[in-house]
Amino acid sequence: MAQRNQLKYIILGLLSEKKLTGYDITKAFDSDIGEFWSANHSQIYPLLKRLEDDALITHELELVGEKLEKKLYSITSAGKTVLREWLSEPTPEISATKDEFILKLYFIHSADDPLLLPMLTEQHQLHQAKLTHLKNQMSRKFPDETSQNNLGHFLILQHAIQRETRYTAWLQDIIDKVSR
Amino acid sequence: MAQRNQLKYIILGLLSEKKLTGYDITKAFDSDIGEFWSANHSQIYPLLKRLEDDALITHELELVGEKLEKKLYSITSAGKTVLREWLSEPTPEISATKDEFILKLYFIHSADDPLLLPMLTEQHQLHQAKLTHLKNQMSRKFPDETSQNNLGHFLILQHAIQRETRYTAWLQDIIDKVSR
DNA sequence: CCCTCCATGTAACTGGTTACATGATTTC
DNA sequence: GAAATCATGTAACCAGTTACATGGAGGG
Repeated sequence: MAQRNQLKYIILGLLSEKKLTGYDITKAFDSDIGEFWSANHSQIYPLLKRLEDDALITHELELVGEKLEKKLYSITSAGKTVLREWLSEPTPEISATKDEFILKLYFIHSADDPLLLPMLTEQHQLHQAKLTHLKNQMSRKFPDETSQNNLGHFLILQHAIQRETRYTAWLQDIIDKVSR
Repeated sequence: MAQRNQLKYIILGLLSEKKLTGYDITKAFDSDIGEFWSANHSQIYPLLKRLEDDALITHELELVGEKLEKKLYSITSAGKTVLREWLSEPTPEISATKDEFILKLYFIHSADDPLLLPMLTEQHQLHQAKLTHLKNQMSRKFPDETSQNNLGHFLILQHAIQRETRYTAWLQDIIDKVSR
C-alpha cells in the first residue's frame, strides 16, 4: 500500500508513552502491536531519521557498556501535535481485509470441490490457535478485567477475540455442512 | 505489501470462468470482488502483459465499431494449472488486518478521552452502512438462499455479513458503556 | 455535438519485504 | 568461548496508488 504513512503515527504513538530505541520499536511489533500491525526494522530506522528531520522526534545517545551507543528517541511537542491531529481526523476507510483464504474461497464454486474441506480444516486450526493466543494475551495483560490506563489495548484485544471466535464458528459451520 | 502477487491469481481465477478484457477485470473490482479486494487498472494492464509473456493467458483481438480493438483475454491450460496449484497450497498466514481505526483506538488510553465517543459513533455509522450494503448484495446475488454454482461467493458474503454484524455490535456496546 | 462510458496504456512515487552487512553485549 | 540477543544501518526489489495521457463508441 502506497498510502499515508501509518507507521509514522505508530512510532509517534509509541514514543508518546516513553522513550524508545529503534530496536525497542521493532520489538513492539513482535508483541502488543504485532497483534494487528507489522513492520520491519529496515523500514523503521530510515523512518526514524525522517521523523527527526521533520522535528517530530529527537534522540539522545546512551552508552551501553564500553562502546555501544544506542539512540533513545523521544517525541517533541510538534510530534505530539501531529499525533493528536491524526487521532482527531475522521477514519472513513474500511480497509479491504486482504485475507488470502477468503480470496481462494471465492474461486471454489462447488461444495464437491475436493480442495474445500482441507482448506476449511486448515483455516479452522489456524484461527483456533490464534484465538487461544489472544485469550492468553488477554488474561496476561488484563488479569482482573479492569482496563486500567490502557482502555484502547483492552478493547482491541476484546475485538480480536470476538472476531476470531466468530471466524472459527463460521468455519466450523461450513465444515459440518460440507462433511455431512 | 511486496508479497507474492495475489492479483495474479485473481486474474487467473476470473479468466477461468470466462474471457474478459482488461477493462472487464478492472470493473470486477468495483462489484463482486471489490467487497474484499482492490486493484487499479494501472496495475492490471501491465500484469496482463506479464502473464501473457509467461504463457498463462492469451488474448484475441475483437473489433468494436470501426477502429477500436479490444483484447479479450483467456486462460491457457498452463494458467489453469498455476491457478489450481495456488488453490491447493496451504494458506498459513493470518493477515494483520490493517484497520486504521483499530490502530487509533490503541492509542486512546482512557475512557475520558474526548476523542473516543466521536470516533466510535463515526465507525458505527460506517460499519452499519457497510452491513446494509452487504445484506443488499446478498439478497440480490442469492435471492433464494441457494448458493447454486457459486458457493464461494455465497460463503464470503455470509462471512462479511457476520463480521460487520459483530463489529457494529462491539462498537455499540462500547458506546453504551462510555456514554453511560 | 457533447457527455458518459469503454478501452488501454505509461510514469512517478510511496510503502513494505527480503536480503545484505556489521559489530557490541550479555548469558551460559 | 560460543550462542543468543541487542543495536543500527543500507540496497534491491516488488506491490500498489496517483496522476498523466490518449482516443473510440454510443446515447441523447
